[in-house]
Amino acid sequence: MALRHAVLAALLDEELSGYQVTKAFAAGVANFWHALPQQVYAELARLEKEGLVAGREVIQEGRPNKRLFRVTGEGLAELENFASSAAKPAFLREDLLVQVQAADHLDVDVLIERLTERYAFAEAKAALFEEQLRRMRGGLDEAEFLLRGARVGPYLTCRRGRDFERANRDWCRDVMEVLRSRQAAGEGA
Amino acid sequence: MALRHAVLAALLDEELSGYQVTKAFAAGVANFWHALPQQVYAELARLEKEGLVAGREVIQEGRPNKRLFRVTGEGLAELENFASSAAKPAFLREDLLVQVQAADHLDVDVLIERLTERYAFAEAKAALFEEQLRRMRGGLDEAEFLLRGARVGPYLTCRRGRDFERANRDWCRDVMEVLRSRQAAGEGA
DNA sequence: TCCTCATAGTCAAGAAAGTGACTAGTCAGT
DNA sequence: ACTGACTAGTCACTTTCTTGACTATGAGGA
Repeated sequence: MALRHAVLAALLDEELSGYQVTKAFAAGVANFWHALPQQVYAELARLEKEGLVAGREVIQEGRPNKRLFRVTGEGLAELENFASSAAKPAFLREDLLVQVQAADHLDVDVLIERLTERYAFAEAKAALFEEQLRRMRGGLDEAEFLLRGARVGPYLTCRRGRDFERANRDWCRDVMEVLRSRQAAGEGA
Repeated sequence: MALRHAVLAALLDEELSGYQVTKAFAAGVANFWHALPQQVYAELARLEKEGLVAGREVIQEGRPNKRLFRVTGEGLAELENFASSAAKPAFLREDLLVQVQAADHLDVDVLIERLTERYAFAEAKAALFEEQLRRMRGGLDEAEFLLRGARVGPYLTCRRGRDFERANRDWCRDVMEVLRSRQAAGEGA
């Protein structure tokens, strides 16, 4: 039941179309949650039916009409309720971790390929988040923004996303180094 | 289809009972994947049916009999195949991130409660991983172990788990500090 | 002119993950 | 004698997530 709250949280600061919400949750951009368009639209429909968000039709010219959603009072109450109950901590759940877990039984070169891919992905995503953070800060330096800027929530979650990808990148680097050193040591023996 | 590979990876180094595997995947201990006992037993049954693991009954006295599982040649081939195809990167998916995303619209004190809980959890889990790492290293120092120790795979994934929880802890600390500072600044105004 | 991309969605089906309850025996405390 | 924890597992059900395809329209480039 967290996607529903994630959608509510995404709509808090501005009225968005379903399409815009799907963009916010799209792979590669999601800073605090991830979901596919189908899930987002389904969740929006449920939320509207329950009165937690309200949608209004906007007729457009030159492109398809859209529906803009905003959070209702009930929606905000639901979020407050969600925040007041304990959050369940997430675990790391990466394919690559499974592959590295088996490292001692697998081909090192194959693993290094995987690690290189993940490294590049992490680097790119971290850069993307960094760019987003810069935009959110506007002119202010970080300390100033954190103290007085509007909307620190999204900023703080985005920072977590950036740091997560940086940690992934660094881990990939370290693992590759370890695997290469062992390979070299093994060949020497 | 990653749990199946996680189970295979867990069984690579030693023959384990289903129960032991469930322990390895239990909440709070999982270093590279997480799953509930029901999932693990179901997966083991499937893997055995497909010949990727082989189980043997062990009769015990004083406690229930158990079945020990080991990975077959086919199982290892399946893992190799898994490692040779691209791993899909995971996203952060934490309830607490959703709550912080909405921080600007929620009660700060309530959020700080959540962050304090998560902080403590992260700290405890990081310590647990640290302890596990110490045990895996045995007498060796880390550089030595990474170069020449047996089974670096599990060590490296455990390190990722530890660093992940440390990052969670640090993030919680930073977020709390930001929220408190803003609260103080707001009261002053 | 065709092709692709972006906007703005929807439907159906399946795989994966999570929840709750339940069996059954042993051992250590209170 | 009773309680709770540990070993060792199983059944049934639900929610959540993922995959793949499909409908439209308009703008820009090769």
